[in-house]
Amino acid sequence: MISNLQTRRLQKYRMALLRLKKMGLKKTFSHSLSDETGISPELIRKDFSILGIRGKRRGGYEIEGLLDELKKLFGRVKEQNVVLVGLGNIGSALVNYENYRQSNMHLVAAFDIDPSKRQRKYPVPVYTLDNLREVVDAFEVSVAILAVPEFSAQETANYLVENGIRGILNFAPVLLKLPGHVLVNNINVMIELERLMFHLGIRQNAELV
Amino acid sequence: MISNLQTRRLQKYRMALLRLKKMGLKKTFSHSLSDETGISPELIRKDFSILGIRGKRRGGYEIEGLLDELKKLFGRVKEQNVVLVGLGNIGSALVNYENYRQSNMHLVAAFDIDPSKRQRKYPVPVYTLDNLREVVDAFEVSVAILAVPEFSAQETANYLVENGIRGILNFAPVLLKLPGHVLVNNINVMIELERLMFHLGIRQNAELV
DNA sequence: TAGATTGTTAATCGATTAACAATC
DNA sequence: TAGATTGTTAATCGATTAACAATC
Repeated sequence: MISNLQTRRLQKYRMALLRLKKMGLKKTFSHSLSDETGISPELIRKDFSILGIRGKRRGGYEIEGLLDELKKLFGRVKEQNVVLVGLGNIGSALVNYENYRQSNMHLVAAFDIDPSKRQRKYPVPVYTLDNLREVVDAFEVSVAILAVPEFSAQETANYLVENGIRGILNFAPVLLKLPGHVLVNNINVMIELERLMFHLGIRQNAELV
Repeated sequence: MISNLQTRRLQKYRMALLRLKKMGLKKTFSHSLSDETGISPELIRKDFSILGIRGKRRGGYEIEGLLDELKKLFGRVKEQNVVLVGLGNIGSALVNYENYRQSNMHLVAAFDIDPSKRQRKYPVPVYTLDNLREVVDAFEVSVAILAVPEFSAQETANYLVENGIRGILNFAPVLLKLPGHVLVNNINVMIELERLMFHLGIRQNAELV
């Protein structure tokens, strides 16, 4: 059983390891990874140990081996298809994003209620939501990126779930209420900025920190 | 002392409360907020209790009062100015974002190495990074949104810190190494999608969940 | 009053750190 | 060998839940 906290750490390790690999290194140590990630060496060793990843006493860990193990966890066998819903500011940015491939994902379609969006040149086909089911079935999509305005987010999310979506990356500033089997991951720029300022002590009641 | 976990919960309460207020409600109960947020009623009461927020036994909590207390924590006395660095896909989306005001923030300027970006019509002035210090000083900026490409993210972040930035909302897929006093908050779409898929069980070793 | 809800204390659970033996 | 590093067990710390008295 891997907790959400541990998952986040594993993702950090992977980013750090990819960087070290790119720098030409072949092996690394728990304290080096600690430098890279800010996670304590003990916790790093414990995480690896739980996953059954062995290092060499005195010799550290092989970067390639670690990456293989992490890939077994995060890398999917099949390329996973995702869809994007909402072509406003953020949606348009995400449709032009080029990093899907390297995470073994593929953005197969975008959706918008405004049919005029179909005119513009986007790197993926654009439909209205009427075609969602079709696309979900054809491409076995289970994850959607939701980037519609606040007022229509809940309604659109319901519609996504009704049509087979099980995971939503939600950019709308709304707490979505959905059936328990649906996983939602919120990305909210304002909330992140607010928390950053809060922890910087930029506020009235500084003594509460 | 308020932990990061607790801060996140408080932000969720605020979102839920704003929604309930908009629906015309005047008071609420720990179990209603639990329905909205997915956080247990006991923990909600404990959080409020720690902040010194009192409800009425049997009568619940006043929404307006709760929002006032949360505003004392998250709402800043002065409007906080932020800057945006990098006008690529995501940067361009964020510069057109309209939600800063309602979080009592103000995006005062954007920066890009490419001077041709200055031509385009953006709602804020666009400079090259040479002007950063000037803007930081003039507008007392301590937080920056970093949306530059991966390869220049570390270098740009260093430059931001050298010029007075203490908090960075980082959209580049890089683990930034910065002095301890600098706070970094990462937003990485691919990482979030990967974790979503991981927890949905979309992977090879399903038995490890 | 009876019932519902808060608020607090104690108990539990989970995550991290400390300590240190194993060993390369 | 001596020194460095892993890997594991025990200890600590922190967060959440359970229990229940207080009280509206």
